[in-house]
Amino acid sequence: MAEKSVTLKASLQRQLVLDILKESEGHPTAQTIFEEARKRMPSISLATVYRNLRLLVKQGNLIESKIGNKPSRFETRKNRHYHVCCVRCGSLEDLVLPYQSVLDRKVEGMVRYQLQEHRMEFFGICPRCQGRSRNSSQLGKQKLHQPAIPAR
Amino acid sequence: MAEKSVTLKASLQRQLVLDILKESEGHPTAQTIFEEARKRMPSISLATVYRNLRLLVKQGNLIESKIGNKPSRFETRKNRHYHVCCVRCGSLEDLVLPYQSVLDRKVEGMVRYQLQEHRMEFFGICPRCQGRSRNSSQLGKQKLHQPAIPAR
DNA sequence: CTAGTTGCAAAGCGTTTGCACTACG
DNA sequence: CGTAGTGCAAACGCTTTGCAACTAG
Repeated sequence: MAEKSVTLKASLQRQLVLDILKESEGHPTAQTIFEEARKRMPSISLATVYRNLRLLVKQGNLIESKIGNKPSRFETRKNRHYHVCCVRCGSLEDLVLPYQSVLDRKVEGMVRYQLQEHRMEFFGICPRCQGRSRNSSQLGKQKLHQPAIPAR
Repeated sequence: MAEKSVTLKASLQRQLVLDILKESEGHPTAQTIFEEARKRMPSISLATVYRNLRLLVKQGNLIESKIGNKPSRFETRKNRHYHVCCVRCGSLEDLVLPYQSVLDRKVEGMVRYQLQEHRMEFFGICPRCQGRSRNSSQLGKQKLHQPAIPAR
């Protein structure tokens, strides 16, 4: 629902991508969505998933969150919200902290930008990763370089 | 100054990268830094610039901001601050809005993460781009797909 | 000496695109 | 029917890496 402005035919693969996102609890990547999609439609291609994700984002049906050099994560558009991101394992979770429109107003008063919105991510160590000792990452190979918050 | 925890020898190229960042007004990309660096040391390689940037970020001397699929932008570590990003041209600017530590405390109360910090970027149209009509991007080719904030 | 560093070229990864074909409206 | 959408494979942009030759400590 809510197709507008753009053309947008209703292809099976587009619907499939959307369905998967709607069912999904978390914030899957294109790759993850692709893997799920091909279970139900083996012929679907990764390119198609990417194309549809991009369209759906452009339309406003989805929101895309890219943290550092990790692959983008997608979710269906709900109310504006923020995310917490684990600097160890990269997992992403929604926060219930309400959108701070005050901040938009403040910033509007300090720059000449035509402000649209802001995005905010909190970084920390998730409960699961807190268990593991400081240095043992989940998969042996942790390269949290970019997204890692300044280590001091 | 402030070498610690890691090994870190003082190579000329590392110093050069750091110097360039210190002199820089804006938020240069690795490529831009590389171009400036090779003016002063023609033999320096892009890989070295990337390697040093990564190290310096890991140490905490630099902070790295990646918005969407655009190349990372770097700056020397100052006080914590936020950025405004133009959704048309991608330019990035510092904001003087003080770090909202209240938010960290709030979030700490709502999740079991070991919180470190948050990052926030404001999106809008910069003064320069406001001049240009809605659809004429600065270089003919605007593909603001990922970083573009949901268009509605 | 020897572990960190460099330049080069090649590889890697996520994402996009050109093309010929298919299918929605 | 015409145009948007698809699958495939190749290309892309940014970043990383293997390697052999250095170099700072």
